[in-house]
Amino acid sequence: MPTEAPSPKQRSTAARARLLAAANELFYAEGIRAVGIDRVIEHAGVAKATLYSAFGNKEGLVRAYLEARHTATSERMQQELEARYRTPKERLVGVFEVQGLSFADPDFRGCAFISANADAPNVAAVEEASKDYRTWVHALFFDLAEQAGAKDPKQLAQQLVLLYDGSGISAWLDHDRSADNTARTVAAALVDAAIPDDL
Amino acid sequence: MPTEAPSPKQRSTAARARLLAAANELFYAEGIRAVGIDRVIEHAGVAKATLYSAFGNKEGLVRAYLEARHTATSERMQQELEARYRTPKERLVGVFEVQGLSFADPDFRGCAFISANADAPNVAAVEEASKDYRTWVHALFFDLAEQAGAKDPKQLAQQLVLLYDGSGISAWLDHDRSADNTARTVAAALVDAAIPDDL
DNA sequence: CCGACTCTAGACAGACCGGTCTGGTAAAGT
DNA sequence: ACTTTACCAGACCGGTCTGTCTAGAGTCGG
Repeated sequence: MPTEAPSPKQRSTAARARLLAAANELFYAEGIRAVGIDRVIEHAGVAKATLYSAFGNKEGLVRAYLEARHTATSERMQQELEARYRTPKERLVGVFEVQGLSFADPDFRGCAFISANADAPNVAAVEEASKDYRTWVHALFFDLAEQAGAKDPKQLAQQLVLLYDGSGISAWLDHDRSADNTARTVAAALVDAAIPDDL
Repeated sequence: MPTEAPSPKQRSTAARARLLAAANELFYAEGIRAVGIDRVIEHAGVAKATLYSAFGNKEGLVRAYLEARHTATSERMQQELEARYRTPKERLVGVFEVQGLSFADPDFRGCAFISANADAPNVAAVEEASKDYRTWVHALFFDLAEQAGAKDPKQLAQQLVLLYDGSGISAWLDHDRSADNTARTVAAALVDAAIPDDL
């Protein structure tokens, strides 16, 4: 029994969205290899053929899952940064506070792209989506560092990326809820040291 | 054709060692779930029954694989630190240089424990071995920080763990060979700031 | 009212998985 | 010389995986 009326003229969008939501929940919680197609379609309340007509094969679903996660993450980061902080310098440190929001989610299970690379290596969809995601992470810090007038924005960005990844690992594997705090403290010191405050 | 004479009175040690070596290569390179038992025994040149009599089941092999990796990593770290540096303060930063040695290995594929947690979650052997490994990582930094006379050794250790993990992630996912360098630079600054140099 | 379309439900095929079991070989211990 | 032990080779079992295919139900435009 599907939820509500399936609504007409939606073509594949409705089923596609539910499949994507199911894939997101299951893949993120249990891993890509560990979750079979049958689990996904059952959780989505959708027929198998619908999945294959919408995504081609499992790899297509994995690609869509990772791309959706990428856009959701980057959009949320951008919105939260704009809403919470004003200057690039503040936002550079604020990234870690926004990151910490996801740590508080009881369903947090670490970075989806790190996990995907570990449990489905040598899969084109994973490699490509991860490459895009990593590019975004670096650009996020680099652009802010540049806007903030850092002396060496590339170096500062690399340093902050280390903290960003490390914070996610500690929050995940060590169940350390204060990992974002630790990262933020160090980040603030690095930012202060790298940016000449002329105000 | 086995290598050399199988040698007598070795009981299960010879076959066990080859199984462990094969598991190490295959599991680390391709992931635990991705590698089947058949691949392992073929690579080790060993019969299936031998594997099951030596390790009980696949999970037993995984546990042994992770434990072996843990001891190899920690022993190498200890030896290199003792050989290269003298003071706890130097060793605190030197950890990142030793870590960088593994990044240079062409077979480097990131931290085995991070990968194992991603591709075989909810598996007791993985969870327990990872817990031990993470405890070791924290203790490594904490003990050195304490010996070096850090004002807040726990805090310093947590900060350095972030850099350690982050460095491994960047070296792996970004193929950034200078990740250890970046981490070392930041670590040196943190160590200098946290340890009152009274010499 | 009717074909075109989209969906569901589920059988099915082929591959691969972990794990067990049988049979044969060769050396060690007594 | 006989038994025991350790190992190899591989058939085999039940289960699960991805992906295809068939059959039917509901909905749309014309």
